[in-house]
Amino acid sequence: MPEGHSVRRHADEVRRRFAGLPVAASSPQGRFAAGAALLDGRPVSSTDAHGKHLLVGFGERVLHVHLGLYGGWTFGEGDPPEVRGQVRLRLTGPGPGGEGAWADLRAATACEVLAAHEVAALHGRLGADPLRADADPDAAYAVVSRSRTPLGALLMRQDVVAGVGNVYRAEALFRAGIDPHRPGRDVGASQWAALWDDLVLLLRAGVRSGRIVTTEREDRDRRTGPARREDAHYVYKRTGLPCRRCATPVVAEPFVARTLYRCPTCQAA
DNA sequence: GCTAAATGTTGAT
DNA sequence: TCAACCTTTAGCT
Repeated sequence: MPEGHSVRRHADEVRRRFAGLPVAASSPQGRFAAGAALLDGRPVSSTDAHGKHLLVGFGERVLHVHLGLYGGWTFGEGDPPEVRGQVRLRLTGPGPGGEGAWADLRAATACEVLAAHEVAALHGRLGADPLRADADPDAAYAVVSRSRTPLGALLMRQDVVAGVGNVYRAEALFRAGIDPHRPGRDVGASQWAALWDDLVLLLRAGVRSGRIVTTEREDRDRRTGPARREDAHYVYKRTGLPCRRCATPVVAEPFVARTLYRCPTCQAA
């Protein structure tokens, strides 16, 4: 259940456990048996994340994983646990300290081995990733500023902005005070720049904490430590609850096959 | 304990 | 526009 921040964390987890060391790859479930055989015994040479796509290099062969809605990784040290459920891919290795390391992948939408030109094609069809140094927010704005499509839909398009999902969309638009229905062409350049900067800030915070927390500290309880779970968002999954800024009930509506959350006052047209 | 929904995308209709 | 993917969790009873 990832947006871009968790995929970056997965890349970091894989690198930390397996980089430079020979890895045993298998598919206990069987569905990725042929792919796992191609990787088995090779060392991990690189890890990368672009939007919600994870890329793990095994020499010239690259493992590509997209988790979809309910795929997930489980990582651990020592001996791997007994397989339960559908494990598409299991990686095991000596671990950085020789204590053993393992990773299980379940329920992914995409789990495949790519060649270099296919990796290049993947990068080519993905848009600006707020977590990547090579991101080009101007290219994203070139699309946005020419489009009649609502900004709330454009932000979900991975070929425009890569890594943003339903939570970051709702929260970033609330923080910007923008109605998700506003056409892209009606978003000003400075407004886009501010929105982009905020996405960079929010996703980086998500990489650090492993959670999506978008509320400002002063909006949360004055206790120390992380935000309580129910304090983490301004509008996402807060249907009917009072807006944290103006107390207007948060509304939810179906939008581009997802649920869109917003405050009708703070994000007025 | 059961059901519905979920941080997503693809491919069929 | 909708089903499929196939797991976890929130919210009921």
